[in-house]
Amino acid sequence: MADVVPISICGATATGKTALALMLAAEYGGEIISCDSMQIYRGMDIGTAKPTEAERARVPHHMIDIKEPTEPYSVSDYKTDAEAAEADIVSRGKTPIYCGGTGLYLDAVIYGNKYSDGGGDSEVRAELLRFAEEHGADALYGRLSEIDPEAAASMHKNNVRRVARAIEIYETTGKRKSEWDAESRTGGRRRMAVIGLRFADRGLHREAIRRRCREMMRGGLPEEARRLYGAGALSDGMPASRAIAYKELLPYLSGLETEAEAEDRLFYATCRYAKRQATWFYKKDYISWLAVDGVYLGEESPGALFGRAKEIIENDLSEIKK
RNA sequence: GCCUCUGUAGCUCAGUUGGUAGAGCAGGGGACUGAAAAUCCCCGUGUCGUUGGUUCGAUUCCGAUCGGAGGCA
Repeated sequence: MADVVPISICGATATGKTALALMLAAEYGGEIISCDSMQIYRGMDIGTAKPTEAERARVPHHMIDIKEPTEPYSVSDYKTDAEAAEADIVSRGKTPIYCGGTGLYLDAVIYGNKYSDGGGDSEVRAELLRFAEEHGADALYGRLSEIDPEAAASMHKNNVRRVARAIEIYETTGKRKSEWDAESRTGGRRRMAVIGLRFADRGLHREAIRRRCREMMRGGLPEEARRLYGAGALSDGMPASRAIAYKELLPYLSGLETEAEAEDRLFYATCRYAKRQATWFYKKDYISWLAVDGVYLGEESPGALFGRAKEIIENDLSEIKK
């Protein structure tokens, strides 16, 4: 395992990560590890833009379809499972290629071991959330301020979820979140060649998203949503109910909106998501960026982009070896 | 033809007992270490349809006019 350095393709939605990852897999004899919090779930295919059957037959994929849409899953699960998949790939002499847009998951793989031993107790967390509902976000925040002022200062008091988690960490491990954080960062990051795909022109990116939404709507997304809805997978609180694609279609499925309105809703939600992804990724110093505008416009061939990606990877690899 | 309602931010609308206006959505920016496609924070000047009048002052009152919706004929 010592000499294998994993590759990673990340970036916002609809930038062409899947296509590039497939080409790289062919070039380097790699297998793909999906880095996507929603492709984990079975039955959510069109809405999460999963690689097709054909693509998956061509290159082995991991971390796709491993859970039912009703099962909870989290970063720490991901880190554990992805690392197992990675070890398996390496043991067979192949190169692991991470591919996906869930930045937190990628971070978990790249950085230390915080996630696997940082404590986690959903009961405790639920209790804290109940407390917040009863006494207000300020009261919960007040509790954190006493336990861990440093962590409290780093988050907004209205972000109940994060405030609760910080308290949970202390209650379950006896150590403060701020301490955990400091430790997890001192370990440094692991060796990996990371490429980020992005549109230089925001307007073009929106166009690409628009096109994808239309394709999804025509490609059977409404039926898929109806199926999941019928199976109870989209009820409140279900992990899968958070995905962008299905909840946006609910008004349409119940006859309150037109198909065009549903598509718009999907489009806007996806654009906002893409923005959040961009904000997250853009400040990561481990990413080498590649603009995909040319490929989208047909001015650059996918092969040419692939060439640029390869160059970056070779460069990264040789630098990592030093 | 007459009557009523309506015209305010890109969209849907609120509001000002007369002192030039604010929500939601859309949009922009940001945060993010066990729900992350989640969660959270910050950002609102727009000829208040046009045009006259009353007034110290009108988007707000009155008249006319143009556009939209409905009702009676």
